[in-house]
Amino acid sequence: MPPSVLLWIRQDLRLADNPALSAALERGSPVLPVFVWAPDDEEPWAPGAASCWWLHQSLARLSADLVARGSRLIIRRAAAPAAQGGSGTAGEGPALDALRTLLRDSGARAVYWNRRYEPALVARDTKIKQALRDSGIEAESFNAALLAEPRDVRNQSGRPFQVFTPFWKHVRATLDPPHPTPAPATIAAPASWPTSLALDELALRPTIRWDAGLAEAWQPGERGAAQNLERFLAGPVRDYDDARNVPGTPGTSRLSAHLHFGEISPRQLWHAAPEWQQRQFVTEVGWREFAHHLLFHFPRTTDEPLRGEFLKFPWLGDRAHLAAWQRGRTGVPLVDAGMRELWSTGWMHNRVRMIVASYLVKNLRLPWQDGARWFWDTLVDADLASNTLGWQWSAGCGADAAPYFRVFNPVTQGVKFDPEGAYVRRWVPELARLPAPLIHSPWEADAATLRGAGIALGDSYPRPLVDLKASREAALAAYQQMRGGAASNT
DNA sequence: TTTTGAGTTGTTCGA
DNA sequence: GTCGAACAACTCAAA
Repeated sequence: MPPSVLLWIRQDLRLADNPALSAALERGSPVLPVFVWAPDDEEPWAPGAASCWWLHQSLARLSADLVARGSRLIIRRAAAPAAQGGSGTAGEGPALDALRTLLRDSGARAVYWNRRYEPALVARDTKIKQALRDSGIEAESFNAALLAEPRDVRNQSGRPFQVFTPFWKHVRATLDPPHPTPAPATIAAPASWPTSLALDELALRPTIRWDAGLAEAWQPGERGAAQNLERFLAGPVRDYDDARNVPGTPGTSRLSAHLHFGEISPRQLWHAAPEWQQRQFVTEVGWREFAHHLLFHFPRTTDEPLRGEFLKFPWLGDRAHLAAWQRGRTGVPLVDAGMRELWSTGWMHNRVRMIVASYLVKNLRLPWQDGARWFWDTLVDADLASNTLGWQWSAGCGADAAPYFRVFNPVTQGVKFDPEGAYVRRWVPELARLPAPLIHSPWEADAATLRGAGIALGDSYPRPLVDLKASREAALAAYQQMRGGAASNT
């Protein structure tokens, strides 16, 4: 039997349209699928608690899908990084060490994987590929996650795009994504299997069982992804342009986490629906591409504003305000509803994400990095590229950013997109008996109305942390101050 | 080469 | 009540 090829599975948890798997099968060698848990390699952006929950579920599904095809999923854990200044032989890095051990144990002579684009992993994987090749191992990487490779997309002056519309126009014009391949019926197994950890040994699930809401809301894995796409194409996609803006209704695709973990690919989406149906939806896929493009070309933007003048922005630092925002206790119903939906389900409707982000960075004037970090820990679809783009956009310091004067008014937005208050009633039940439209601004209700709805402001539901009008004006003034400071420097 | 127009997601104010 | 203007600064691509 010829030597096996290691299929290094990372964030490509699917069997259909998987280029590394297809290439391994075409070789005609046995395939040895392996997942190496190496969160330290992703610091300071190692997967958060909600992501780990999803990963556990998805790995379990993938493992079962592999077994059904005569294969298996081998699970390994990379050793923690060596203590600083420690003695002994310096490893080449925990992930590479784990791969080398497997190569030795299995006699495999090749490693195939699908690429990731986070800065820390690009650096790591480049080193691993070189090191493997230097020792005579065939090492090949493939594109499974994006329609276009970030390194290939440049404007006419050879620089990366910083505006979405020209970026997407360029990508679309040069795009001809191959049709996705179906999942293979069988996967050739090696003569013997190396040892594997049990999935539970990775300890990805929470020790305190806060994950009931997640389990109720989601079905991680390739099949769950396909079912969500099917549901979306059967209805919501038809009215996507308008319905996607209404929180609390299933008008969006809910595919973000499936995409993040590679349970479904943008190529599959591209080819899934007739052109006339999918125009706006595919533009959203384009934003995902743009986010990866920006992260690849501007790797520091996970922590620093793309537009340097924002380093001078006068943020405030009220930790009590941050905590109230995180827990959905700001006193602004739509904001609190969104933050509670996030805490409960690991997901938040996209329009509400914009609203809670605007509230944090403009009304509370807390640094966008604080919001990005909270989303990172709590979202099941936490994606470094999309999260970074979204927060920088909201703060006005990123590419194609919202103009500084664009401050969402959560009351106006609520009246517009949640006119009956259904979304707020669902996630902030203590307000459920307030009539619309007062449900979006309970502080404007008179005493009798509040009493009738069983609400004691400041007790059963908080008074607003800040005055919306005054904090908006203070934010605009802060931007003026930042601009003024910039001008005086030149 | 230089100029010009356009660019995801909003709010407020005054006519 | 409706409507248009104002609210920056900068990138990119087409003319």
